[in-house]
Amino acid sequence: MYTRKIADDPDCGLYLAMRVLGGKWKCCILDAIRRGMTRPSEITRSISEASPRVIEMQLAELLYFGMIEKSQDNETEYPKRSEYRLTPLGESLLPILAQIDAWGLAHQAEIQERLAEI
Amino acid sequence: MYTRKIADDPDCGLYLAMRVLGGKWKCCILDAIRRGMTRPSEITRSISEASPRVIEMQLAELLYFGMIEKSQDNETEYPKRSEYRLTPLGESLLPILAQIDAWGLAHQAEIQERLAEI
DNA sequence: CGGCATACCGAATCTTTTATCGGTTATTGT
DNA sequence: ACAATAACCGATAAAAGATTCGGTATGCCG
Repeated sequence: MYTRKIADDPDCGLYLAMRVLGGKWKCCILDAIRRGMTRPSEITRSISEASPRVIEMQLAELLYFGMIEKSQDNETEYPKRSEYRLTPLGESLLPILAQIDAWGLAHQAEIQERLAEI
Repeated sequence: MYTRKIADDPDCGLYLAMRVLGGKWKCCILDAIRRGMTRPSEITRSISEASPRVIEMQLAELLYFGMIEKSQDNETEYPKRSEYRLTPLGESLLPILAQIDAWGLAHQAEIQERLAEI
């Protein structure tokens, strides 16, 4: 987990939400879990563009913020078979994620056109 | 405008939307414009925690992605009195932004508690 | 036994983003 | 005339974030 050196605390819901969701793959991870991928290896494979280490780190952050929960934390049992699931807090975000996703897809062409020129 | 060295193009609406919206203050800027602040100086003052330079840069990016439009681009006229307004594309995001904002505020206490411990 | 898989963590390195500072241009106020 | 304001831009410093690589622990399969 990264730690920031610069403080910031605006009472802006957008800002707060972005602090929780703002990571290269956090939304995609939540979406993968929603689609039924509970195990880390599954999630990692489903987002093959991302480096596995980032998935690990972002899973840890989502866990820290209470968006997901981890079962099978039994350290002595092998093979480790962790499973991540959405908490009520995480679930409460699903309708919004669905809308963001729909918006992104609806404007995919325009966005990618712009991204291509950067 | 920064240019990335690492390519990425997943057909994931969430990812695309985050590329457009993912910036420390982009959502807040859109919200400020929605609330009626059209001039750069107003926007900057309304988000006093942010550095003015970042607001400028993120305004430029929102403009680039067609989320906002700029009037008074007359370079020879002084004092410059630019005004930024939401485009239809930007407006189409407002309902979603409102929901994200509401979510962030609804969970403000939990989120800030976590942020404080980082 | 050797190699593979799972689930992690730590650290070095590199990229991306944000912050800081100074400069430009021209009008308005004192 | 001088300071202030507005709306920028460019360069550089600093911070945040992502990637890469290697290591841990253990069980399974041939």
